[in-house]
Amino acid sequence: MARRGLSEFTATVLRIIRQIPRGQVTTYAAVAAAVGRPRAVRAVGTALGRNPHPGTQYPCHRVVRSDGTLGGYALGRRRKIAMLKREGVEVTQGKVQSTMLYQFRLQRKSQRSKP
DNA sequence: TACAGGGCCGTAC
DNA sequence: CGTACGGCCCTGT
Repeated sequence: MARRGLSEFTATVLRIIRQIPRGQVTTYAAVAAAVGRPRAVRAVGTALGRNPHPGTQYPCHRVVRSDGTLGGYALGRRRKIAMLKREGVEVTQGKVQSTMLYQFRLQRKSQRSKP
């Protein structure tokens, strides 16, 4: 356990999302990959849901779905949208722009090109 | 130990 | 462009 009774997986997830810069977002899949469990995307959602301090220390609101839709949030989706916009992340039609996606440095060289 | 549920993903149609 | 499925993983009863 790296942090207060949380499993290592959860602790790692929280540690990972902490490095997402303000004004940018990433995906559940990207976080899962960064943790080393590329197939554990659902578990990532569960881990974020166990976030002890949403919005401050752990910016779980900066994690969205692969298709750009926001996904869920412990404090409500509406709240998530507000926080993202306040950080400068453009949210239109309930989606974020693909150009705002943050890529973890520990990931492979493969880049996601815009469609 | 077993099971249900969840902030999901990628593929099919 | 939208809905439907199956799969994969962790947590809390």
